[in-house]
Amino acid sequence: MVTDTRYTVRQLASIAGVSVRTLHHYDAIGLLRPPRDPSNGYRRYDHAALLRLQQILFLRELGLSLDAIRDVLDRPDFDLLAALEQHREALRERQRRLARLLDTVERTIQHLKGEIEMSSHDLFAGFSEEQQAAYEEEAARRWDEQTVRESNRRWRSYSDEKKRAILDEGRAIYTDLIAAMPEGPASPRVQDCVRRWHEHLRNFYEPALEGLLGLADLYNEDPQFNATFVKMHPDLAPFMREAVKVYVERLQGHREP
Amino acid sequence: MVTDTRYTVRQLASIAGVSVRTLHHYDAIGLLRPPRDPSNGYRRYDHAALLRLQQILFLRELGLSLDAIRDVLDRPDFDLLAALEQHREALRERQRRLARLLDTVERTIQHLKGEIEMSSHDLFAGFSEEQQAAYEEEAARRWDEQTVRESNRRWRSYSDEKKRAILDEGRAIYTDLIAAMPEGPASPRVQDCVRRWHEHLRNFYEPALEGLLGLADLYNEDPQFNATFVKMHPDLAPFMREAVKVYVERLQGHREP
DNA sequence: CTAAACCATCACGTTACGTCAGAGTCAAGC
DNA sequence: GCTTGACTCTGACGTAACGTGATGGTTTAG
Repeated sequence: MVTDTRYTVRQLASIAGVSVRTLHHYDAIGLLRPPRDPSNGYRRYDHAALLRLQQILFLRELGLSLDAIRDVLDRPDFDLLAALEQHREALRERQRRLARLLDTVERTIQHLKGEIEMSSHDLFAGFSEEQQAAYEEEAARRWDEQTVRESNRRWRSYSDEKKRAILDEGRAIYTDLIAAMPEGPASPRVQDCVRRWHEHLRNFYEPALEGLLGLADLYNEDPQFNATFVKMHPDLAPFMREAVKVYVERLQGHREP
Repeated sequence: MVTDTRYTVRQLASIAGVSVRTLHHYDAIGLLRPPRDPSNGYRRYDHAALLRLQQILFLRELGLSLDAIRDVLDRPDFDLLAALEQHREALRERQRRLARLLDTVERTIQHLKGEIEMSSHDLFAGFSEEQQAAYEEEAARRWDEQTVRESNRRWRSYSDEKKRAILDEGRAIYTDLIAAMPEGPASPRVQDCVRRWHEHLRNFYEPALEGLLGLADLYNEDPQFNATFVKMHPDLAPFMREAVKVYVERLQGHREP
């Protein structure tokens, strides 16, 4: 009395929780080749095939490619451990990359939210007016209403006179900053400009210290912002990053010496 | 005097640090379509194209698909923030998944290292002898030499008599365990078996408490191990997981009440 | 004027299958 | 014996974002 359970494709597929197509595929690439019924060409899987399939799925869960899985299962020297160790490194690298990505995305989101104001008031030179109008309208509708409303309220609370003054001040800061560039990012004149820039931002929202760094980064990384800065001066964006870095470090030094 | 710098594909490609093929591709999918020179059909990129390309690459860096990038750039309602927030969630999910994967891989590696011994002595029922021999030979060559040598030294230090006794004890433990299963995983009889199992493992290496849990998991997850356990009793592997969990919790309770 | 370098358009390869399409096969009910 | 529905088979195309030639026309430096 021999145990000779045989499964059809569909049976094995439902047992293992994969699609029939997947089994066809594994057959086609030589990963799991069942014998055929000579009379009709049907695939007949046996219990050993089920076990092998489970191994395949286990290794696939670990993220190995089907090629690698075939090597692992078919080579008698069974390089599983080495393969896994190599794979672990790849996973770690992907994780590091993901972390960096998330960080950048996160910062971009934060500053995009802050810069609903920023881009429209501080940096509107980079956008056409129609773009600007549509942009703002959409923004007010879509984004976290409290934040936006708070932020907009502050801006709207200013008189037209003051609005104009603020925008003029913004332009003046960048003009002065460019003029002071030859003296170096840590020079008193430049640092005074950065201080004014920091004050200036508070007309729109309350920036955190680290936020300043991220913002300066964004000026360099985001082509839209970067284009605006390049128009003013080709080296302005990287220069600001340096200057803001010095500025923030000094302020943090004061808070926790 | 108009600034009308024009770039050929190769020029733009080298400026932006992408391949010519990539620009062809972006043209083909309508992401970046430059006007053509009517005389020869060459692509002529202008400065605006360069800026747009930089935007594309920035968003690509964030992991957005080219489809999504096209939507972001071509729709005037500029859904970038919403897209990024959605994308952030996807990234977080991928990160969670990666973390789980790494965890499993890590545990598998650890136990595979421990189970160079385990699988050959404790669980060799699941392997053919030739497989076993090749496996061990490879293992000794490939894996961290100190660990393996230490581990092997311990095993070799035993007399043949003791070796046989250890293997017999291993089989006896599982037999007793299966017999005690009806009394439940927390029952004294079962817990005594687990204690014996724990002792038994120390014949091969020095297992950490958490390692026991991972090992019991592996008995369930890895089809090779699982197959061995199913042969002994279909419910043995999941049952052991429960029993080991109780065992470890009680021991930890003693150490830090 | 020629050869190198550059341009163009197909078009197939990559991963791990999904998704039809067309045709043969099997078991069951009438 | 025949129809019907469920199942099987083998192609073959589609996916994302290009890489990698193949083939042929164009520009440019010497």
